[in-house]
Amino acid sequence: MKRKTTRVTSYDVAKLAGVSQPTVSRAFTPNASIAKDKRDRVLAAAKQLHYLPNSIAASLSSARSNIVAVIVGDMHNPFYSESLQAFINRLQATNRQVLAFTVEDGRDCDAVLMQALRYHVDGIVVTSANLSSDLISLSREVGIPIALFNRSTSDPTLTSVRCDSVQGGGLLADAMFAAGAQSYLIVRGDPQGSTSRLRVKGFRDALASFGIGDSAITEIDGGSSYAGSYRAISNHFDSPAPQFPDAIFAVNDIMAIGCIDALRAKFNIAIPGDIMLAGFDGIREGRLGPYHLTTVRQPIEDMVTKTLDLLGRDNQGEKSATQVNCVLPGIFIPGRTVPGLVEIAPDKALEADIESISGKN
Amino acid sequence: MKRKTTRVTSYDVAKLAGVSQPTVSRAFTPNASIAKDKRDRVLAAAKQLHYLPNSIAASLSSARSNIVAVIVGDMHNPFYSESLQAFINRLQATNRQVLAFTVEDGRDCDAVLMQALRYHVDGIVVTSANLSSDLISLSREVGIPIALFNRSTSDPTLTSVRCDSVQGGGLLADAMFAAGAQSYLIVRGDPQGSTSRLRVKGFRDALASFGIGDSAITEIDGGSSYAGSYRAISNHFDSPAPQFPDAIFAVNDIMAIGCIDALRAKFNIAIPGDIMLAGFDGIREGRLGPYHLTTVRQPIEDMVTKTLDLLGRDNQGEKSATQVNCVLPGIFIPGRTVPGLVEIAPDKALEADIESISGKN
DNA sequence: CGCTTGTTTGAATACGCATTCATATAGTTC
DNA sequence: GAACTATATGAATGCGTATTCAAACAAGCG
Repeated sequence: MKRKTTRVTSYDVAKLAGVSQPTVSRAFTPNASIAKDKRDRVLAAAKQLHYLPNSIAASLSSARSNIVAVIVGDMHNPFYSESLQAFINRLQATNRQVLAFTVEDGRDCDAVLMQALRYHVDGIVVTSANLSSDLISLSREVGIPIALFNRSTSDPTLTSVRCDSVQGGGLLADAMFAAGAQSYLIVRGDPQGSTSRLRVKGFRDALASFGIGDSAITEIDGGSSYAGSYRAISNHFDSPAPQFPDAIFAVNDIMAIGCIDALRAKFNIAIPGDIMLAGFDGIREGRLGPYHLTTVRQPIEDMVTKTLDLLGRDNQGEKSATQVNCVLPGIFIPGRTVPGLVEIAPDKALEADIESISGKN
Repeated sequence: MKRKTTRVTSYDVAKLAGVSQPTVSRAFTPNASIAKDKRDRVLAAAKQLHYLPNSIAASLSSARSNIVAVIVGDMHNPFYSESLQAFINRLQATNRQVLAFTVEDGRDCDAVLMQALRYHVDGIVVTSANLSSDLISLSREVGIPIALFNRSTSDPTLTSVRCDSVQGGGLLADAMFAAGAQSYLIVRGDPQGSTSRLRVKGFRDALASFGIGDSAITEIDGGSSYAGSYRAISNHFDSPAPQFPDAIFAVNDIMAIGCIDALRAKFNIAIPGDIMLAGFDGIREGRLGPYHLTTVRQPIEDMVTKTLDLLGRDNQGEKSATQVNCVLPGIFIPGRTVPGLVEIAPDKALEADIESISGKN
């Protein structure tokens, strides 16, 4: 005997409350024109029947789904999983839902983006992934706004929000030069992405302004991952006559951590004793005891807020041509991998670090 | 001049292809009864018009949304963010979408669950969060299956998938006892959750079988987080005459890492030289160079597969009373925080560790 | 050839809500 | 009390697809 799960609809509630279906709809709509007593009556009836408004149906008839798609490229980099987390929190707080997608390393996210478009989401956030221009124009055609997060635009007509890589790179160069570094090793990231390139540019520009010439700077390819930079460092110092720098700049934290692990485990190099080192991003892992990474933190919360803001504005349809490229400054975080930094109240800092990592089962 | 973004519908495609709307629908439905030439004609027309089937509308009329909600309780514990990642990957591979939610620490997830129910998702996965029995019965009423992930059931009628905490705890006790530990310190987790309790039980039971009495075992409360266990360890060893154990068992990896950082930074205690230590979960952070944590890994992939399997089965409606409590065994991972373990090919292991952490920008 | 079985197809409809529009009621003003 | 304005309400309709259902058609068989 299969019980047909007939769902409770707004009509059922309407009947019980002695009103029409639209009235039920209005009772659940903020700022709707409805008398207080009716609303109460409807809500009571709804509660009695365990009525749950069907958001899918609402989406269909109102043409807004209250869903935002977030496409995350590299879930292995904690920065992006932290970002996803921030998006979920922020959207949830504003009564919207997150449709989460991931994209395999390197592969473009067209298929995934297509899925998102099919659900007629209110907007799409793309993080660390490559999208084809076909899909971009398709999304325009369909009227679903896209925003790039921490990704500068190959297509400048796309809305994007990111951290100022050039400025951030400069901050780190400042700190290292001030700490006395005369020779530098740069561990690059993804050669495709502009992020790595800009960070390196900012870093080198600042060094140049201090009179550090190219001959004092070496660059190696770190593959943009923990494993990649671990290997890159290993290869570098295993080579016959390796350059032995005063300072290392890894273009992101997860790579910086890979460098530290390799330097310590394979070459017994002390940090910052033998070599000073810095990363970029401000991920939680960087604040763990063994690292205490000096880095530049991307203002994730602000970036997320800004991204959703732009996405929403686009959505208002006022002028959908309003593409904005928003760049927020990075925040210098003094750690213990660059010597001589005045840590802000060491004890407090540690305490703060501990809290910031947190984690509860 | 506001251009009305009139979307391309199946009717438009039908007209262009010279068929009826249902035929268009069938063209996009696998195994549908449709002639090959018609399907081709429809698909061609669809491509020409940039037609994207509206999944929202499909959900409404077919009563299946192809969306699974995943509610994550503690995003600060990397185990759960890894789990979310695994769910996203798995569901995406089977052409389903993930509606992702987070729940504040400790708060029950009723509000969030309600949101999920409203979207008439095909199923809901709840991870590390407390749900009220009201909501459970509501979900039953609405016919949306719920599965608990890594959470044993207070309500035994709920489907759940978890790792065998008792067995896993036993494995760690085996290893530590074999390494010569005679006295133990246990850092407990969330007193509400059964996970911590069961892991401790398995650990103590095994010790008891080796003749280790209660007098040789101390338990302290680690608050279930990095910060909590860091402080717990600090307080313990700061006390006037602290018990100085041979071994420490932290009920999860993130706590174990907190313990290690505190022991090293504040008490200059070497691991495993002075004290051996183990965690539980198998998170990526545990494999970083400075830790190399000995632990028990939860088989996330299998657990995810199993969870979705059960969720789907429930969905078939055959017998929705088929609640299953699935328990998968944990896998012992020898690390360097318990001495004397035969690491499986040290070089290979390191290499594998490096790869497993990865991360690409 | 008449009949059955099986495959395609289109007309009609359901899905559950939001929205438009016209009507009805209450509230104001002179 | 007439003439308005503001507010509440319900009837009707639309959103874009999947799913009956019955009709049309082809094929197989005695």
